[in-house]
Amino acid sequence: MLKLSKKVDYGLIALIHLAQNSERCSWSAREIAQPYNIPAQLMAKILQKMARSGIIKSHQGIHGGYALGRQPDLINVVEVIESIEGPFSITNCISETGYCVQFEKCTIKSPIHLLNDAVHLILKQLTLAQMIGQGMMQPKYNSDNSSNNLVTFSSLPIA
Amino acid sequence: MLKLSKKVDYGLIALIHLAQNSERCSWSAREIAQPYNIPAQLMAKILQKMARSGIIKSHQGIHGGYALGRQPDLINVVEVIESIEGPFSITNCISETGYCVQFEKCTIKSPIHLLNDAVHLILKQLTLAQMIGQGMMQPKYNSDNSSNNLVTFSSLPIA
DNA sequence: AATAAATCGGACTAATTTAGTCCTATATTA
DNA sequence: TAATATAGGACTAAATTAGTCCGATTTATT
Repeated sequence: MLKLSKKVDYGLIALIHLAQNSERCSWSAREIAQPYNIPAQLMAKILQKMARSGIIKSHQGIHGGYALGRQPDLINVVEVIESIEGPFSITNCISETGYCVQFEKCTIKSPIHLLNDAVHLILKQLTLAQMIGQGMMQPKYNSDNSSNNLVTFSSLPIA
Repeated sequence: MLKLSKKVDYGLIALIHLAQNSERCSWSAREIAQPYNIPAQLMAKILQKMARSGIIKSHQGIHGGYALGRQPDLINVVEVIESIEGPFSITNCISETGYCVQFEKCTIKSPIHLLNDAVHLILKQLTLAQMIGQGMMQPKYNSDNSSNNLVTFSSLPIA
């Protein structure tokens, strides 16, 4: 149910590592993975994908490794997800090439699209810079008093 | 990646069906499932779960079936998800009883919590009434011009 | 009272997705 | 030329999701 995959978690951890340790301009997959108990080969795969999309840059060879490809404020979470897992969508029927048996009579297409766009926007607006800036702060969101909150579903522009 | 499960899709379709056909106060699982090509037994399971949480009410027996348990504006998407799949969370380390190898050194706990709360809020603010109201309208969200948009990640209150 | 059609709910299997490994090739530097 | 990286495809294992089966109970109708 709407879970972030471990690969994306690992990708974000790697990016934060690179951002917070930018004095060294080359970190190997193994070096990034080790302190967080992440399998090194899996981390390597994830880094390769992020490198292909330009989020990070790689160099090969004996002292090769990875560094950020852009400023932390120019890297957002949607990009990270999409570089690792392909096009973002909250449901299969939005970006899917495949066939959905419910499609013709489906009554939730429109609301699901709205949800998709709302979640997409939130992910797009969260940058690596913000994630670092937050550090270890705990969010204190009072879910029983949502009327005071600026983020509302209905504020999403609907045609 | 952050996908809504088919069960939740089916649950939402069922709720919209009940809301839009409330002149009849009892629809069986089979009757609800059939027009949307959803397996009837699976739909039955989903309806049972929503009934247990009070979103819909059931009555047994030969002319038994289901009806909404509340007004459509008092039913939101988080409730539906949670009734079908248990406590909502965008990641395993938030509500998990299990163990996460990264936990101690994890650098993304705080940002992920924020994301979790933001998505939770969006889902909570989308009601069945809104989903019906939208009908078949297409959302036209311009993702290249997000600065004009009221929904911002940074507007989420952080302690 | 018997029957038919429904919910209830646990146990199970099948299918799909996610996580992780293995192996070979290539690049780079000492 | 040897050591240590990335690149990337193929594969296996694990976990989750989707769907089925079955026996029990409830209730309206005949």
